[in-house]
Amino acid sequence: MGIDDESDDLYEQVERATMQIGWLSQRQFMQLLAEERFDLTMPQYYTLVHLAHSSNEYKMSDLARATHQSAASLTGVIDRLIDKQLVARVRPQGDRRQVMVTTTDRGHMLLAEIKQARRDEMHRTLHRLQAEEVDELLRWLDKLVMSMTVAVQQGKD
Amino acid sequence: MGIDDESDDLYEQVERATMQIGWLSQRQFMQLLAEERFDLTMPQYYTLVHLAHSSNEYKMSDLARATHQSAASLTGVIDRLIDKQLVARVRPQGDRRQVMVTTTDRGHMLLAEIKQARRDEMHRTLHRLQAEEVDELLRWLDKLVMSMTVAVQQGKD
DNA sequence: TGATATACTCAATGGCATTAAATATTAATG
DNA sequence: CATTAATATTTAATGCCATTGAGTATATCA
Repeated sequence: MGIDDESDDLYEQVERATMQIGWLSQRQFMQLLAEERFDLTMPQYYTLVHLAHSSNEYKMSDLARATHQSAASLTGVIDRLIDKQLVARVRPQGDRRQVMVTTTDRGHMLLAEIKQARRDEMHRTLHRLQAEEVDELLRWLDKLVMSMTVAVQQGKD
Repeated sequence: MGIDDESDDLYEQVERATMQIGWLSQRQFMQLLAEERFDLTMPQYYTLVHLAHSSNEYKMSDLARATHQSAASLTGVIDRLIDKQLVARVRPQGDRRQVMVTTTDRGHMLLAEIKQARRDEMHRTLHRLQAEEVDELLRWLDKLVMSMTVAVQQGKD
């Protein structure tokens, strides 16, 4: 399956870099989210963001798929977000097996605060790069994200 | 603290991309590590890699710092790695408060297998990109990793 | 109606995070 | 030298979340 040694080495380096980005960004962001004014975990935040970015309601199963969590895990995450009054559960009149979830105003407001804090942090992180460099970096990251999204989906067979 | 709206937007996009990379790569890699032949968690793997890459022994406190874990967490991680006979604890004759850890042969062998599996996976992930593109991607990722490493360290004040 | 599929929750177990307290060893002070 | 303080690590308690399998409710199909 390997192409050649030189190329293998390249892929291995990409692998190591993505893992470090994953690890470091998780740690860095967890530090921020754990602050008293936010008090969120990564899964809670990631779930909340997905929910808020979809204009309206979200089915539990769809949300689980979108955030790459199991439905069972998601139930607990949503429970805790409801305790914090950041989201709300709704029973639709159609298929009554389903459970829909929406973001509350409080949820939207908290997300806005986090976004600002995170933006400031990212400024500090990248302050050595020129704006054009950041732009270029972003293009490559998007490429990687797209490739990874496809791969993760395929890996679920 | 924001420079201007356009630039803010750019940073926000980088932030979102890095988070997705972090999230997706964690999920993707966790799937792999959870396979029966490997049976590791992310912290266990990350710890084992750091240990193996340092030629010899590692002090608990240094290892905790290098892997961005608390010393208390690391104790548990190391316990489980020892159960699996992938690392070993050593008491040095010098300062007897310290505990040193080393990778066993089994640990090195398992890492090699994981590396190969991960490399194959990364090939599948990036198979749509040209080798030159991968090379360019890597350069940008490294830039990001370096910036993030500095930021995480500074954030610990 | 009865069997099956679905959407979700619950319960049990394990790993890891944080915090505070406990233990052991070494270093520093009078 | 005895005390006290500092250092290195572990332990204990609590909470979150992952996985698995079972349980509940509703919908669908034969």
